[in-house]
Amino acid sequence: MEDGKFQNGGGLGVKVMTDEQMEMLRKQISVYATICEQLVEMHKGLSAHQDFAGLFLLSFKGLVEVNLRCFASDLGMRLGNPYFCDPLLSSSVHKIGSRQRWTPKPAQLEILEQIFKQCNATPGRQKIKDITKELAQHGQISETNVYNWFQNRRARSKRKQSAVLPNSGESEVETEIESFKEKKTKPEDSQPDEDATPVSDHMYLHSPDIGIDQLVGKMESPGSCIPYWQLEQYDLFG
Amino acid sequence: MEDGKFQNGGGLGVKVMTDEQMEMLRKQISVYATICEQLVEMHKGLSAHQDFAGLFLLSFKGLVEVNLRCFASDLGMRLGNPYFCDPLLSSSVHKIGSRQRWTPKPAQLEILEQIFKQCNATPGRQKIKDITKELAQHGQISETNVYNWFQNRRARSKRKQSAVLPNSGESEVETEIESFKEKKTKPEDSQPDEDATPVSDHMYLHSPDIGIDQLVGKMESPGSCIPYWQLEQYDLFG
DNA sequence: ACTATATGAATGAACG
DNA sequence: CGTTCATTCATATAGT
Repeated sequence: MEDGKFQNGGGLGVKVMTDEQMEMLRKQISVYATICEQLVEMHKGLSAHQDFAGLFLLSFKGLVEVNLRCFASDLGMRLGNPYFCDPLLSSSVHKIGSRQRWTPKPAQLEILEQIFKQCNATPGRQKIKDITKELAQHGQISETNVYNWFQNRRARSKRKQSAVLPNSGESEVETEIESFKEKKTKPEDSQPDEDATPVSDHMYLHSPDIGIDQLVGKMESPGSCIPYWQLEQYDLFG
Repeated sequence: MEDGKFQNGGGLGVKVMTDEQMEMLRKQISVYATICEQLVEMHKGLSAHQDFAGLFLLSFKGLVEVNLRCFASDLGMRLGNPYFCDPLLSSSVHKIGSRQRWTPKPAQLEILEQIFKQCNATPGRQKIKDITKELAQHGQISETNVYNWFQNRRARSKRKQSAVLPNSGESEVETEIESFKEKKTKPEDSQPDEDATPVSDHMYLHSPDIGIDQLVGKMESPGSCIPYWQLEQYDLFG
């Protein structure tokens, strides 16, 4: 059975957003993050006193309402940098002490990203210490973690960057493509580029490291519009 | 610098988004809306009956959603984006943009397997490029796909083998566990113990939309998603 | 329909 | 630093 594939009719798939709109989105996400967090906290608290459930519930509903309205009406806001924290992760029931790999908390990630933006270079050792300290307030973390994170981040960025650039003057390897095989004008696997019409819908997000800011950052690159999902992590020609 | 990160500081403040990026934002928002919704419902169930498992999954459309839709529509109009109209209710649009995961075509798989046999190691960058080009004739594919494929292939092979080696008897599920228990991992990598609190524990079911348990699991850590600078105004518990 | 398995993708850590 | 490994997540498909 085919999905029908809904060939993206007119939309070539590019939208333009102003800063305000961007901010709005970011804010909204931030608001949601906050709400969710507190709902969870509430949930915890309720474990003991369920009597208050109803009350809190009502309060929350109001809160949500207010928040949404708020953000909806006041668009232009400075809003620091509410990074989106990926809502997914931690799958099955795991034993408490069975964690061996550091998993950055959303808050930590947010901070890290921010720092990374400021200074694309690897922070100095002292800086690392500093950052570590900062992040330690949001969860367990070590300097090694921070260091690794920056290293990885940097390497990845580079890869992605050099991978998307390919566009012109690259014909030597094209020799085979030109043979006009059944290039399947209708790519069923979809995936590669933005022409894949991604108007999906359901909610599943992934990748804790992709945030709005990152998107924006990427998007601001001169005519890059990097799809993220498929940034070649494997560099091509140097 | 090449990143072109002109944060809207002094830039003109116009971004271009691809459909994918747009979609991603929508997803993020939807995710949060869903989370809130389900959390709220969960609390309802908790206060009423302890047996809440699975009741709230597909739940209704709470005011969170209503508000969100309102916002989304608004945004969509501002953006002139026809898609952007209803990130939630459209839970049936599942099929449109399923550019989820690359699925190797049989022909591609065959080639990949063949190459893999020749060289058990991960091919070099150039090699990857070459392979990608080759496979591209059988369907859409990217270098990342190829790279991942080899990586996964290799890892999988290794794991399989090491799992069989210990003839000690695999009746225990420990076969895999032991493979990673003795590592040079830093002793410092420990997860905060706060997540030890089993919040959503019981209700472990798969939601067609999103696993609330997963979400909660991720968020339950203290101070995770909330940008502290904005937290105040949303703080309900003081 | 729900669950279980296979596997593509993401990422922290290690290696050279 | 750049590359590779190991582990985990998420999704697509198969099996009951």
